[in-house]
Amino acid sequence: MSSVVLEEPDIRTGDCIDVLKKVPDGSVNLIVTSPPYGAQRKDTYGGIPPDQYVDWFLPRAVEFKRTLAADGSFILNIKEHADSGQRHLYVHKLVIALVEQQGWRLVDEFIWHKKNSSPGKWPNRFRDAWEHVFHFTKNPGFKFRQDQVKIQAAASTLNRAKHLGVRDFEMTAPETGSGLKRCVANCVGRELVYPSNVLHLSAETGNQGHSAAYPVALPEFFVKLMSAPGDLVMDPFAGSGTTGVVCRMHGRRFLGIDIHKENCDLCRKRWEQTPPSENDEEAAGQ
Amino acid sequence: MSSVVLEEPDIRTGDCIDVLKKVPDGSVNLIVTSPPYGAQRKDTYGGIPPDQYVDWFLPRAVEFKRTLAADGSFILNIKEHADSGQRHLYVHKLVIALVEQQGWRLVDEFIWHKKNSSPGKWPNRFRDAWEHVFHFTKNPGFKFRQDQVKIQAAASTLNRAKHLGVRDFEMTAPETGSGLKRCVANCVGRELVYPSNVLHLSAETGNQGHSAAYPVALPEFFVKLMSAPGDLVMDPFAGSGTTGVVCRMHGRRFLGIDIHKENCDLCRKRWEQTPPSENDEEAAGQ
DNA sequence: CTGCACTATGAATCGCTAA
DNA sequence: GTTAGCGATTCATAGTGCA
Repeated sequence: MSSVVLEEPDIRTGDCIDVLKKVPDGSVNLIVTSPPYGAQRKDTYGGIPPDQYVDWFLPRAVEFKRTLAADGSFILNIKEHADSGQRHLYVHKLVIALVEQQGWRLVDEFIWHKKNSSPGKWPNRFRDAWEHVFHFTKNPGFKFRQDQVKIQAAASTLNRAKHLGVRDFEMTAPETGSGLKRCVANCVGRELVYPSNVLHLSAETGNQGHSAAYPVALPEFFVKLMSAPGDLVMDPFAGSGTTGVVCRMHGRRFLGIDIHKENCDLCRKRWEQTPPSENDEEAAGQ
Repeated sequence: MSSVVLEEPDIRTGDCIDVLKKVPDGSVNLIVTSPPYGAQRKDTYGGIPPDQYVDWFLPRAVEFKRTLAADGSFILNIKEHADSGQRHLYVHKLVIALVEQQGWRLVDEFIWHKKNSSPGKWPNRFRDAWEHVFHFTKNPGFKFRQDQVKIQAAASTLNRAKHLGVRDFEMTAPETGSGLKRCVANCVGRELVYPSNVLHLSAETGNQGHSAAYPVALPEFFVKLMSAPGDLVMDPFAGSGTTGVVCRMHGRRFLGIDIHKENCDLCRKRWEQTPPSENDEEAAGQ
């Protein structure tokens, strides 16, 4: 029950390339972000044209790397869009540039499987139901607390838990909107297994006017996995502040940056509306 | 019930870059293949080093493009491996080169979610449970018969949804027949639904001694979707001949190429052991 | 037909040791 | 230092058979 004393969230308005200039080297423990995608969202972000995307992103990533702690991670959620029947290549090019030009280590690529992706039928493609989530680090060693993100096993595996009644499992069912189970204390000892690098999460609905749907469970997974209570988590494209919500839920400090004042206001509002973490859940996870 | 008269499979031993020289322009309707991955399989393929992978692949892709019909598709299943804590980049580089140097159109990227991925627990990553499946074409127009791959909600699926709790909606359930899986929740109340670009398949068991597990359901999906009965399907890295098996099952002609005579023998054997298509299933699919 | 028990197996990765 | 080779280790799931 060692409560972490939470400061107010640090929400700053501006382009992260400028704002981060004032952030000290190595002071950020984890970066989790979903940057503006290609040119689709012109109204919201100004629309970075696909052929300028890498050049736009790279100087910002320099600041990300500088401000990130030696054992920190950079989680990048992104998806190339289709245009004239083809997928753009800027995501592939960005990954290569981050590794080869900036020295990031590409540890792994997670797949976010969006279970309830928007319906629709096109003559030349199916519904797009996934997005990239790249895991970059600065060094071979980084925080990776696997026991914090165990999930419930599939039914076939649960045969081993036959002693337990079905109702027990229903009681530990995931919260609405979260495909990843909250590993609270009463789940421990049941059938919890390690996840793989494919994350099955529903895209969130009702995202408070922000244009990019970003379910709480996505940053939650990485915040729990790659940071500890009291750590500083940064989202340079904070949007509606979902990463910040997760930070408040789990006792992390939050630095959110967004170029639009309206988004920054929304970040603060959602932080206020989120109940802070009451106990040190990390101990229970062990 | 219009049976397609099937020729014997055309299995040729050699490097596809040489063998394809004798194949006429535009004579192949669909290419489905899983090339040798990075340097892992030295015994089987000679092990292409990651830093030479793109240069090794590109001249072969030239032949793929030349022999492919104008409305054909090229399906490429591949996965970069991890090495010293990092994922290699040759897959990203290959995709860019295929598009920008050779003029392929990258229509979409499917994700093959391997439900039974290889075991292991490491300090810095989770189990790898997915592979890329890239869809390339030569032109904007291509065969895309979506109704052939609609997914049925199995009766057992609906029953289970009734009997079990919320947790069951997190899982996927088997489709009757092809082995494609679907999220239960999306199936409730519907008989046939279109799939998304995330394919949930288990890796195959008992793959007859070949090193690469390539489940029948994977090429089957693309053969049904992107070719018609009587079409010629080509696999330039045929391996154990799983693509050929699918061709016999669905009344397609097959051109299989492999550098190892043992694999070619295996391809023929598996073709022989596969019951040919008896009826024109295409009509039923509508 | 359901439910349960048991078993087989999957394109792997890390880290150490030797050259 | 640097690389290459090899061994030890890892676990969720599907599938099958039987009560």
